[in-house]
Amino acid sequence: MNIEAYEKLPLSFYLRSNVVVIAQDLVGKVLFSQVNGKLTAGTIIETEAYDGRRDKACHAFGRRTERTEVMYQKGGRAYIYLCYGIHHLFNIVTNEMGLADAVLIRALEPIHGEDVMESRRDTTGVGLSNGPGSLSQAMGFRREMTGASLTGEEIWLARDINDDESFTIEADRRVGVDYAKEDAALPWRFFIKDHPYLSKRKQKPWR
DNA sequence: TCTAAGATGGGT
DNA sequence: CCCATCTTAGAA
Repeated sequence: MNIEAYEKLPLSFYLRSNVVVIAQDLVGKVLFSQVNGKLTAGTIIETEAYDGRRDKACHAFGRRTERTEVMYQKGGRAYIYLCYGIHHLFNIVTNEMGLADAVLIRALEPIHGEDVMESRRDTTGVGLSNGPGSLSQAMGFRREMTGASLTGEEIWLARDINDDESFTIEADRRVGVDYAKEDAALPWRFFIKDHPYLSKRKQKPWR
């Protein structure tokens, strides 16, 4: 990989006020990690926006607790939490201090360190990173990394200076947030149309 | 204290 | 459909 071809996203990218716009902008960007000296990277294929002020699906909605505190901090840091007692899910905190927004990364296409990802995941192919829990394991993310700066040396994002981003982005409802009632219908999931690394949706048995 | 539910993934 | 696995938030 030619590291010269990537330009790290500046802090200002994360401090913008509209988390839905940021979630769209993140599709096609590249997520890097350097964990235990191992460099891994992947192109972001699928994201979801969570708005702490008007969205019942957001963990920070109506609550400021030990777990959600990082989302209330200034944007540009990681929020990684344990889901179902098993999976570490990676989120990007956005917006200014006090405004608790975040973007969940749901799928990546690996572009560097596939061998490292395979050893962490014990599988190959799309299963390496076609879901939020899978990609976090492939990248070496753990819940203890919550608060890590995304402009630092352990986890960061960049744009490929040679990529014209000529893909088609689709929007649809978010996955697994039915508990948020009417907010579950918000079209705040963004993804590259027909991409092989998209997370799999559990098909409804009656359709 | 107690406990239901959860931004999933892998298997049957 | 079933289950692993354990934290978290809210109730009692």
